[in-house]
Amino acid sequence: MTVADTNSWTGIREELLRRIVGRVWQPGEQIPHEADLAEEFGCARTTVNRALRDLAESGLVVRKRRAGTRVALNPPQKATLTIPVLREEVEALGRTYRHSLLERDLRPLPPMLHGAFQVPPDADVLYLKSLHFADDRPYAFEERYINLATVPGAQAASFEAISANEWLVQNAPYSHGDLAFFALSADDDLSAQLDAAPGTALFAMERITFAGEEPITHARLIFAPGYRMRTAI
Amino acid sequence: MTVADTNSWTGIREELLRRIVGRVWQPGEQIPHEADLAEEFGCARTTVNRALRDLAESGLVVRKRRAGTRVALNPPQKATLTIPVLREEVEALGRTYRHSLLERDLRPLPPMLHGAFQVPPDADVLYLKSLHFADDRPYAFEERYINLATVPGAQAASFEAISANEWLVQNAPYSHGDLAFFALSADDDLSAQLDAAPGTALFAMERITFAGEEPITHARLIFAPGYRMRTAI
DNA sequence: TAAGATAATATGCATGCACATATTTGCCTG
DNA sequence: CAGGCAAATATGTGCATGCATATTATCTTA
Repeated sequence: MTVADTNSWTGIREELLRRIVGRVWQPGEQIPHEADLAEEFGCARTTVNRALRDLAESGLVVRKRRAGTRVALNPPQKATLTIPVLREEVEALGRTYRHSLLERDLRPLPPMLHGAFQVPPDADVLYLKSLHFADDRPYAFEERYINLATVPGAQAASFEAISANEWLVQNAPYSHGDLAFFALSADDDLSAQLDAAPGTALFAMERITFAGEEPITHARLIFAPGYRMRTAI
Repeated sequence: MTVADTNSWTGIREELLRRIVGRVWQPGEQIPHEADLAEEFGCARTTVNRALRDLAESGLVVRKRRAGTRVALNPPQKATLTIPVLREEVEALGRTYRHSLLERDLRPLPPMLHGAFQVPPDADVLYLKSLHFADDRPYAFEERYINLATVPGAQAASFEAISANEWLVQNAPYSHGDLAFFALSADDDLSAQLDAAPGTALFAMERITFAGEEPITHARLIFAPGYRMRTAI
C-alpha cells in the first residue's frame, strides 16, 4: 500500500507529507489525532508526535493544543540559509582564500548606524575595511564596525592572519542579530576594489549582532559581480 | 546556582548553551555524554538528548555516534528566512496590494532553464509576466514558467484575480526546491516597469520548485529599488 | 440570558527502558 | 606488521505511560 516503511518517524513523516501534497487532507483541514494516527500506523504516539513536530517546524502543518493539527493554508515558504564564514565558502569552491586589511582605525560611529547600533555618542568604535579574495580575485568587500565596549579584546587583535569575521565568531559569541540582503550599484571605490565596472549591480549583505542588549558588530559585505546566494527549500 | 530551571528540555538547553558561550566548554572540546549530563541534571537521558538535538540542529554542537558530542569550532551562522507571499508582505506594510498580468502565453522553455527545469524538449510551458504593486507603486516584477505537465489546472486559471504565486501555493504544493538571491541591473524594460532609472541595482530572487522529481515552476522576482530582505538570527 | 466556573479533551512534555546503528578501539590472526 | 574482525561505546530511535497545559465545551449561578 504505502511505499515508505512507516515504522520509523521519518517514514511516517513521508507518508503524512504524501497525504498533504496529494490533497488527501485539504489545506486548512484538520487531520486525525496523534492517537488515531498512531493506531493506524501501528506505532507509539510518541513516534507520530515526532513526525508531526517535524512537519510543524517546516511550516506544513499548524498545531495548537486542544485544537488539533491542521494542514497549513498557505505553507509559509521557509528557507534556512547558512551564512558561511567566507573562507569556508571560498575553500568549498576549491579556490584558495586570502584576505587583506585595507583600513583600520578608531572613529565615531557613523550617524547612519546610530539607530540600530546603540553606543555612547562619544565612544569610538573600531572600523575595519577589508577585501576577501578567492584565487587572488576579489570575492567580497567588507566594512565593519566593532563595539569595543563589548569586545575589548578586538583592539589587540590584528585581523591580518585571521579575518574579523572568524575572530568574532570565535571570541564574541552573539545571542541574536539582524540580517538584511539588498542590491547596490558599484561606486568608484567599490568598482576599483572588486574589479567591476562602475555602476555594476552588486549583491550585499548587512548584519548586526548582539550579545544580550549590547551590540557587538555591524558588518556590510558586498560581493563581486555574479554572486548568487543559494539555498534549498 | 543556575538560573534556568533545568527540569525541562529547554531549561537544559539554556544551561548547555550558557556553558558553550561562556567557554566552560571550549570550541572543539568534547562535552560529557548524554548519560552523564542526565545524571548531573537529574533527568532522563531522553531529555538531555532532546536538548542536544536542538543545539545540534542550530549548529552549535556537532554530534557523531560513538564519537560523542563536541562544541562546534565555528558555529555556522544559520538564518531562517520566510519568503512571504507578496500580497501578505505588502499588506503587512500597511499598503494595498494589487497585481497585473502583463503577458501570458504558451512557449517553449528558454534554453537557459533546460538544465534545472527538465521538461520534454518539445513541450510548451505556460509563461507569465506580471507586476506587483504596493499602493499603486511598482513593488516587484515577476517572470514565471509553469510546467503544465505537472500542473494542468494552471492552463484554465486566469491569474488575474489571484496571483500565480498564490494560486500555486494553494494548488500545487511542492516537496522541495532551490532558491537563489542576487543583484542585477535594470535594463530598459525593467526600468520602465519598476519606475527605476536604467542601470539601477535591483534585488532579485529566483526559485524553482518540484513535486517529487517533476518541476512545477520557475519564478524570477525582481524588486523595486531599495528593497531589503530582512531576517532575524 | 449572560457571565463565570468547571469539566473534557488533544497536544506537549517528561520518564524509563530497550534495541538499533555507527564508529572507534583493540585484539587477533596470517 | 598489515589487515580484518569483534567488542565496546555513544548516540539515534522506538515504545508505553503518565502528567502538564492550553483550549474548547458544558454546566452552574446570579
